[in-house]
This record gives sequence, C-alpha cells and structure tokens, in this order.
Amino acid sequence: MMAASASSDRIRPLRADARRNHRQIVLAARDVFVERGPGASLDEIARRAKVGIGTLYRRFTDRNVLMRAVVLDALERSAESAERANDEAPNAFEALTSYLHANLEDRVAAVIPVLLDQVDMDRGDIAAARDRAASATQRIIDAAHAEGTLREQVTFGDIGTMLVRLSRPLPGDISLELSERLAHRHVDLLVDGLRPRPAGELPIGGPRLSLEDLRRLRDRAADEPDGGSR
Amino acid sequence: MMAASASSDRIRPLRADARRNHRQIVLAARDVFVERGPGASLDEIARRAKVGIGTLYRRFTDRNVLMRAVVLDALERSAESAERANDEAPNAFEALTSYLHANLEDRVAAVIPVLLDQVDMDRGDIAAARDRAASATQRIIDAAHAEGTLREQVTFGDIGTMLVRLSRPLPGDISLELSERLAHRHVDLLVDGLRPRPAGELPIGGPRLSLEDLRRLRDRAADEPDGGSR
DNA sequence: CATTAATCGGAGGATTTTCTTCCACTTACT
DNA sequence: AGTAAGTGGAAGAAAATCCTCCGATTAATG
Repeated sequence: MMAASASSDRIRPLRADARRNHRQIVLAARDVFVERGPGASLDEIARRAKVGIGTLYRRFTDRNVLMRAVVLDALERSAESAERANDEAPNAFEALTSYLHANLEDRVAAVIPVLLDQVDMDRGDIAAARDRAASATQRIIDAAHAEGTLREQVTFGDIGTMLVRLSRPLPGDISLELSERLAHRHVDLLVDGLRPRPAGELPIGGPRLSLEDLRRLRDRAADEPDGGSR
Repeated sequence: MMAASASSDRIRPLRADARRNHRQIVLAARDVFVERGPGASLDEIARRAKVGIGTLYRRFTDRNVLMRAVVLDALERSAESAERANDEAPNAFEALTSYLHANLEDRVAAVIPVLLDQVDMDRGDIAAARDRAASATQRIIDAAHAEGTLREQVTFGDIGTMLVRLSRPLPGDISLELSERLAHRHVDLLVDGLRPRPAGELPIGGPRLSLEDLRRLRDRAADEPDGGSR
C-alpha cells in the first residue's frame, strides 16, 4: 500500500462493476448536462446511466464532484484527439478537420461551456488537462495558418465556438443519433462554405434534408436520402 | 356578445399598457423557452417580461396558449424577413445572407424547434404563417441555386439547421449580447468556409477571439479586438 | 381633472419535482 | 465458499413551480 497518490486517491482499485458504473455515470452525466444544463436532475443522470440513485451518491458525494469528473474526462478526450490529429494527419488542414470530427463525437465542446462556471478550472488535474488540450489545439491552428490552408482571420475562438454550436444536440424531439449525423455533415459544410468551389463540388456527408424531410422528421431517425456521413 | 370569431377575438382593442405587456411577455417567453426549453418556469418568464405572474396568466390562460403566441410571432417575423430579402437584395446570394442575419436577430430558428412538439403547427394562423415563411425561404434557396452561387448540395434542411445552431445562445454565462455578435460573425464564416478564398480574404465581422480572450471572457462583454459585427 | 372600468402584480396554499440518507440484498474477488 | 465492497430504491425533507384571488393602480373618456 504505497500506490495511493496524485489525483484520485483510491487505495484499492475499484471493483469491476464499480468501475463500469463509474464510467457509465460520467457518460450519462455528460449527456444530461448537455441537454438540461448544469442544474439537471441527478435522478435523471442515474436513470440514464442505469444505476440506482444511491450508487451515484456513493461515487460522487455531491453535484460538483460529478461535474469535475465530467469536465476532466472531456478535457482528456479533447487533448488526446488533438494530439492524435497532430501526429497522424498528413497535413495541417486535415489535422484540423479530423480534430473537429473527433471532438464532435465526444461532445467535448458541448459540455465544457455548460460546466465552466461551476467548476474551478485552474487547479489540479483539470488545469493540466485543459492546458494540454488547449496547446495541442492551438498547435493545429497555427500549423494550418502556416500551411496557408486556414484563413488568417479564423481564430482559436472561432474554432472553439463553432465546435460548441455544432456539438450541441438540436433542440426538440430530434433523435440524438440524427442530430449527430447532421453535425458531421455541417462540419463539412463549414469547412468549405456555402459557395461553389472553383475546383468543383466537394462531397458533403450525411443526410440531405429537404423541407419535407424536415417536417416529416421529428423523432424517428431520417431515412437518409444520401450517403453515409463523415 | 356575439362578435367572438376567428383567431384573436377581442371586442375592444387592448388598453395601451395591456398591449405593451402582451408584447413583452411574448418576447420574454421566446428567450426563456430558448434558454430553458419548453418546460421553462412561467414565473421566470413573467419576471423577465417585468410583469406580475397574474398578468401573464390573465393574458395567456395556459402554457400552450403562450407557446402558440410565441410560435406565431416567430413565424411571422421569419416570413417577413424572407420576403424582404427576396424583394430587396441585389442578387440571390445576398438575399440568402441577409436573410440569415435577419433571422438570427429574431431568434426564430432558436425557438421554433423547441416548441415544435408542443404546438399544433397544422391549423389556423400558425399553419398559414409557416407556409408563408417556408415558401419564401425555399424561393431564396432555389434562386441562389439557379444563380449558381449556392452549392447544389446545400439543401433547405442545411440552411434551416445551421440557422438553429447559429441562433441558439451559447451555453454558460456568456452574455447574450456577445453570443449574438459572435453568431453574426459565424454566419460570415459559414458563408465562405474555413479555407482561404482564391479571390483573397473576405472580411469577417465581429470579435476575433483568441484563446486568452476566450478564457478571460466569461460573463462581461468582450472588449472586441476587432471591427464591428455584421 | 374626475370617474370608472380595465388591468396590474404578488402573496400564498396546493402540487409536483428533486435531493439525500439509509439499509437489506447482491456481487466480485481471493 | 467467505466476505468486504458494492448496489438500488423507498421515503422523509426541502425546494421549485403552478395557479388563483383580490386590493391597488392606471388608461381612457367626458
């Protein structure tokens, strides 16, 4: 017993089921915070995570502890996908687009702003993860600027904010799944803009929704008149 | 008492103060529904409209009546700005962009999806306004396609959905005002995309936020290191 | 400027939602 | 197989929200 240290100081490793539940709670909390805001009901989070409310309270003594876990998880995912994009993409612009898509998937940009004011970002694990994510992201942007493939006027703030807009699920009874497919399509749209490209049409993934589609849509998933997304 | 008819059946025109309150309630309700969803507290709406809760209940017998008023107002604004864009813009693409900016201002695309499932859109005033708005918008898009200035792949659904994403206030304690200025900037960004234009850099209005700006930001309005928006 | 009918606004009881604790039962690990 | 760790939900407490009612206020009219 000398392994207790650093951040989450558990003497014994969590039991397998506890670990699984912990994970599910953080994921569910992320989604519920995104949908309902920082005051979301903890009951709903437990329900969504398929655990009893008692389990949630045992693992996270209060709302703020849960929030910190969600934020930390999101920041770590973000840092990781930014670093991976930097390492693996063939050029800076592709690093940027692949980072955008990866970030969408993790709903990072959707949940962080919701919890920003509830969590102290300047200490401990969270500050470290934040800095790691921010600098990797900045590196992507700087590289794309240097490469000449990203407009100079487009700043870190623009990328971050657009990511927030794109990550949030659409309001109303649109299925989460469709909402996410559309988000990927809209990243493509943002990347190339609304005007035709001189070089010719670039593909945009995801469902092409007409006015009628939109109306019929509502809850049930669209029957996608176009190719797959991304 | 035989004059009751049609939609809004008022015998006497509302008193001046009543009319003003009615208006303020609809505007406040729009904003609160956007921020808190369809279950938002009516108390909060009254508070935001600066009227007593009693006044709200007198004017709108229940939540659904209020919702219908909000939706109708939004659809009428939308129809009007689409028609104005069609009439006044020098070309179809400018009609589109000016429609996007106008729509943003009215938060139309932010509130409609929130209330879609709560309100019967297929009857009365609302259906009429909806059709008027939809057809004017479709006309803009068709014209831009015909003009060759809007990518063929971009559909009604894309425009509508992006408008939803752009209209919603950013989550967290970002001021509404800043959120809206950024939205206009991001319309510009969407229009031309992230890549440099061969024809040279186009202006993007609104605040250019760096990473540090974003952090410092939070509630207080940004001190805008760039030119005015739009 | 006085009259009056319409309108306003919030106090407060009823109701619903959410929080949080506690403990008998279940499960993973040795 | 034994046991410490973990689970889930019932239930009382606390908080938020709904909605009505009525005394005070105000716009319109002569």
